[in-house]
Amino acid sequence: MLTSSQRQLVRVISESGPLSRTEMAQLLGLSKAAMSGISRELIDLGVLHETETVYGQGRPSVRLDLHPECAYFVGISLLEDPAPMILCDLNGKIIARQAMPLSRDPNVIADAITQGLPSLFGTHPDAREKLSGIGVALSGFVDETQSNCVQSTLLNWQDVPLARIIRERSGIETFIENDAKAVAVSEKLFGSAREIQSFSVVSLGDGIGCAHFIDGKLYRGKHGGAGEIAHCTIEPGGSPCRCGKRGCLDTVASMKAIKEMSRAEGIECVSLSDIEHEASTGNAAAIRVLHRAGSALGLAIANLIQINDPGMILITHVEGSFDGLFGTVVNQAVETNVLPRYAGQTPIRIKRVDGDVWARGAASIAAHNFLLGPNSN
Amino acid sequence: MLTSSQRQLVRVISESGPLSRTEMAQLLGLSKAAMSGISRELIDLGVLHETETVYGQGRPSVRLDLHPECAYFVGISLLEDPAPMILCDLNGKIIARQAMPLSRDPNVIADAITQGLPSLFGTHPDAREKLSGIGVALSGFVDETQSNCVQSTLLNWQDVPLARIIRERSGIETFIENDAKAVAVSEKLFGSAREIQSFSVVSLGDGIGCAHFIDGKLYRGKHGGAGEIAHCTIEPGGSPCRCGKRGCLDTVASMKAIKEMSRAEGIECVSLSDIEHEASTGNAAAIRVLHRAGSALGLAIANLIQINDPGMILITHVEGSFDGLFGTVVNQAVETNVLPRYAGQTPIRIKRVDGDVWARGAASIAAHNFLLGPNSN
DNA sequence: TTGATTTGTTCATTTTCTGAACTTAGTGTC
DNA sequence: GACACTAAGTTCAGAAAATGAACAAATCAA
Repeated sequence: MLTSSQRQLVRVISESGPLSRTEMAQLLGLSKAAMSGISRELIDLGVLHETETVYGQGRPSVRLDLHPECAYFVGISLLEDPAPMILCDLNGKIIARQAMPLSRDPNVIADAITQGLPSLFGTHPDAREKLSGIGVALSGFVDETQSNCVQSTLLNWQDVPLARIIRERSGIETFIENDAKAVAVSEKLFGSAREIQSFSVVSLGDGIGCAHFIDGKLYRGKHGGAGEIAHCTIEPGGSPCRCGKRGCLDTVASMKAIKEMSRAEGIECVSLSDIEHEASTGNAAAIRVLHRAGSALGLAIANLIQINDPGMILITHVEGSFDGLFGTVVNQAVETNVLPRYAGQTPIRIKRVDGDVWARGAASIAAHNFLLGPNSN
Repeated sequence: MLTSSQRQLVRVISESGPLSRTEMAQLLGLSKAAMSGISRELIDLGVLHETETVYGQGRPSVRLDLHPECAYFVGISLLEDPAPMILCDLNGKIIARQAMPLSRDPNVIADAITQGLPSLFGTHPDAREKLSGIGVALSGFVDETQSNCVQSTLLNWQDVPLARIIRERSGIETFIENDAKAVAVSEKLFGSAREIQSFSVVSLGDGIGCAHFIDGKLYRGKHGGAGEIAHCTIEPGGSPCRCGKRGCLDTVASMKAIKEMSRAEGIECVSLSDIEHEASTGNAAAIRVLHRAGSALGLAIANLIQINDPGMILITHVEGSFDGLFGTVVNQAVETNVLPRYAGQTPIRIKRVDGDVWARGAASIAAHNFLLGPNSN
């Protein structure tokens, strides 16, 4: 375990990239003397290492960076079947990948993970020794200890202490997290939100997920429900949603909803690209569907911006591209529904992610706990 | 200035009320020995004092509480003309009250404040010596140093360093804050949100204001715009708003909008009560107006709950009551637009406030800086 | 080569917190 | 009413963490 000051140092490097000891001292408000000691400890622990030397006037400064191979993490996504299981380093680089059968029985999951570990480490014996934690991403509500799944509709769970079970079986520190929140953490740790203190991630897939970082910390909300944007009412009195109410964003803008609406309109489609293609050839129904979905998502994001004024919105999507009609409509809808003074002030980044998002997100939860400690201290 | 540990201690007492040294030690994770020292320092400084003795098994514990008369604060609201100016203690109790002419010239404001101070202290010479800060609440955007007004439409300001100007004229530590954010701070410090870490305040008046506390800290947003719920689009394509877009919450649910809509419907009204009265006698137009306004506000609050999952929503209102149709519709709209799983999970408190809200909010900004330091460390 | 400049280290000192023993002020029991 | 028992709060020596100032190191500029 790292001390509180070691953690602070690790945090600034994780946010800002390689820094010299003097720069870190200024950023943390500590003396150069303190910095000297703390960084030596971390170098001895193998967490930091010296990288490039920067020449200027006076003695050149030596930048310190996290040592990517100082710790390894396993990430598992319970959102797909078979469940992906990856091994990655402190940079989020995936070293090995395999899959395990998905189950709804936490004991079976714990066993599958434990049994899967040896082959995952197959060609990386050193990673085995430096394994510092397992992270699991799932669809549902997770408590603030990142140990218990309070409720998951998909897995049909209610108060399942999954992390504890896996920890007991495998003997390895384990944390679980909600899928969208895990993606937000991985973007903060490994991705494009490193230096941003407050941002929201909107993840577009079969469903719509969302999570917020606020002042450098993942914000869970009182009941772990911060970011449940999918069930914001966007079309009052609209189509019924599986949640029980009507007009939720999820019923109009999720990939599942877009495809269903398209099929209802008689459009043959398997993916978003199909519908985009139809729209580009002038199919009025396809255009209508994409307009409806895009406006809804754009309005929801605009509301999010108005309410939270984040430093960035990161939209991650698995399917298709954002260059088509859908993306254009989303952007337009955001602009027209945001206070004109703010229009264009909030960067909206689009990121196409691969099938590893959830597993990488899961691994980032373990990495986050290793680097910054539990409860994001 | 207090040390960091003294601040931590002051914070838990401010949040939890009187505590014994042992309780504080547990809450802060410090040793009893450390607690003993820190609390003695604060008692010597006059910030804390011993209150009641609690008998149980063993030696009775002595609860420590903030000493209300250890510091005094001046709060000024620039939202009304004449501008109220109050003097209050650490409990938010108003000791003296007066008014000063409102101006758009920051220098004139600073002079008016400086000249107004002596008479404000008239009968309270001791408060004069213990004056620890001035707070100013205004409508507009304030930067995170609580010194500069980045922009205010009402005052027609752009980058006005009001706090610095007042500080120079008066020689007293001064901070400024956005009106809604000031109210949120006063509720956290003096009001009904003391022990709640994450909550949002929705202040209903001529306009609609909103501010969030997240994990115990005021959240300003990247551009200071967190909480600009008034310009969330609630009725897409609805009436034009003075902000330039259409269908903003402000165009339907602010007191100003409600009254305007009512008058357009031919209802004679000066206050919300008049319209409520009309509605209660069966006036269909009045019912329609209140329904429209209430549904809009309820939907906006439901979106806020979905997005942020706060531990409480506090609705403050100056006019009328929430017992009538308007309040009922708001509550209904919140319930029907929130994920059914969450319905009723987020307490919604209604608080009728008097004309001192803004000035008291302003004073709380000064008190917050005295107790917890700048940047809410 | 010399001086200027800035990074990073060393070390004695100060500050802050801890652990353990101790004092204090009650309750409960016989 | 004496005595044990309990828990709060204090004291104090010592550990831990950070500081300030002096210094060593590494480069550039002249």
